[in-house]
Amino acid sequence: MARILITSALPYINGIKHLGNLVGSMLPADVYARFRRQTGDEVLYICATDEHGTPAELAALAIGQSVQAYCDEQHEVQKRAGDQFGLSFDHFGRTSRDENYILTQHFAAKLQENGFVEKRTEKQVFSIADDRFLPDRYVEGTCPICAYEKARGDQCDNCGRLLDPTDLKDPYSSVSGSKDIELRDTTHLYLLQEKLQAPVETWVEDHADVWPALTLSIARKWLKEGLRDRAITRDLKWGVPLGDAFGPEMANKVFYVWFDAPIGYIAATKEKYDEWESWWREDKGAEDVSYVQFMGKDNVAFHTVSFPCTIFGSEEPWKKVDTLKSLNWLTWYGGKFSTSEKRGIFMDQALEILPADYWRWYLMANAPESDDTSFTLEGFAQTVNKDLADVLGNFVNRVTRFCKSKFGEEVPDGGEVGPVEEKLFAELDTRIASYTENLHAMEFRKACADLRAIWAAGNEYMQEAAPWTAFKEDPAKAAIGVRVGLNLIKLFGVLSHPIVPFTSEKLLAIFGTTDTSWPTGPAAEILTSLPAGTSFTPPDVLFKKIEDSQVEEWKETFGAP
RNA sequence: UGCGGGAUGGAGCAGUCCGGUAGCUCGUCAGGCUCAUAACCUGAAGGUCAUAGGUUCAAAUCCUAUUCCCGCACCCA
Repeated sequence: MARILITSALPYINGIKHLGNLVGSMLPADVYARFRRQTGDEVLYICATDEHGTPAELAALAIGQSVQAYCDEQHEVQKRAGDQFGLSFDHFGRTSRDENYILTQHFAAKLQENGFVEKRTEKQVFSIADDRFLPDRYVEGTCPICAYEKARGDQCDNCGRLLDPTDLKDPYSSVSGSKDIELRDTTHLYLLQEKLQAPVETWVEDHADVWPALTLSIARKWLKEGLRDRAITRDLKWGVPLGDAFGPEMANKVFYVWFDAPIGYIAATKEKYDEWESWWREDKGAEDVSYVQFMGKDNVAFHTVSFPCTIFGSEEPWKKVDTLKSLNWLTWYGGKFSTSEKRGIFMDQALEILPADYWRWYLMANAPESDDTSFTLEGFAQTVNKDLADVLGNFVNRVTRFCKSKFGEEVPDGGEVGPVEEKLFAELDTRIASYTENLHAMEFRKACADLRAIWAAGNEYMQEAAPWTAFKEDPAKAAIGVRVGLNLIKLFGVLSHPIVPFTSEKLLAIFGTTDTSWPTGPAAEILTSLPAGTSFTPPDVLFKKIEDSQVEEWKETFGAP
């Protein structure tokens, strides 16, 4: 039995996440976690809300709430949505909890002790009206190059030029609109990443064979350009305070959200488990842990380079990631899903329309693994109708209904395995092996294609076995067809569990079981696990089809182009 | 601008590392079956693999250049 530690990128606290966020990290992590639990491994799947930083402060300000209250509320909203989507976190924590404060301060102290941080003073824009320092992008003004009037201090969206806030003409705070802004000196703590390049580089290259191409190429890109020292503190109120460890002039600052967020993985574990160190400290029991991270491609650099700098700089034996699964973007009709502009479908809205498994299936079957993938409601409806309603749902329906009408509500006895069954067993042996392998490799689209082929194999078998014909001449021959069909339903229930857990539960409930142990023997044996005489309850229609009119309505509702 | 990823029948994708008859799902068309959610099963049509050169007996696959899409690099996360 292996010990598998799984984390998915921490969703930012700023509002409920959209389908792109979901499929980019949390959902594939959940599928993998469920699968590994089924194979008997000891799994710990950890996630948390990432709560610090300017956007959280401003979002709270905008609706007249304290940041704490805002985060409390948003955390609950996200937690509930995760539960409803069947995300099987062992713990869903928060980066604003004490455990994270303590650990973040611990790492910073170690980095200082080991000579990897130093103070540097720089100039930054301060808004007097807002009484806060402004990050570059929160300063707006007229672009010095193209005269666009709403250029941001980091970049002009009109001409695409990179800017400094000081380049802007007539600059103002985008928070309040005030022009009463000035440059002020501010001192920050810098993490000396240049000094940590060597160990990080060695560590990355040690994983060259096991990391996916996308992950590796992003990590190498950053290393090739050379790591730069990075400010790890900010002039904000909401965040992990520096305390008095770095001098009185630093006492009112907080750590940069990107410094404390990945530490949140560890802290979230500590929130719930006294034995947290056995998962995270190689000197305290974590040496046999295999650690898998899931994230969107935008996060890869932070996890392959920045956070490892923190870890290496601590010179302590913290567990580092072994396998890093990175995904591309899901796009909304080819454009961006956007939390700030509310474009696309969000987790709560999705569940108001349809149950979680509809979304889970489509998202995993079309996971953006090799390239950005476009989400369209038309494609969604087509896939769900075909795969879930026609191929899987209809199979369950036809087998249980036929059995009930001819043999009653229990698994019928009689009949011998013949060539039609042998052919099915051979097909399943190949497919189940491939499916298992692809789940292990986290090749989710391929795994879904395998699972779909397994469902389709059921229909092919029924077509050939044709118990409705056999029943007239030779009821025993019909009985074996139905018995195998019912056993297939149970097998589908087990195999489908990682991707569509709610459906899996329903399929197994037909036979009054909840056992999802991964099948290991040959199909010939697996398909006799339900003996003759077992009673069952035919289910209602598993998946209702999506109508064209609904697609049209949703396109309207969600502003599809 | 630099760096990464991508471009394959109407749609979505696999195949590219390790050159050798272009594969899967949907859609379309035809046939079969009738237990089932007008479902399922079988078969067919449809592609000069972004463009232009090159290497080779042979290129979707290797090399060079170009075009277009996405991401990153500064700030935010």
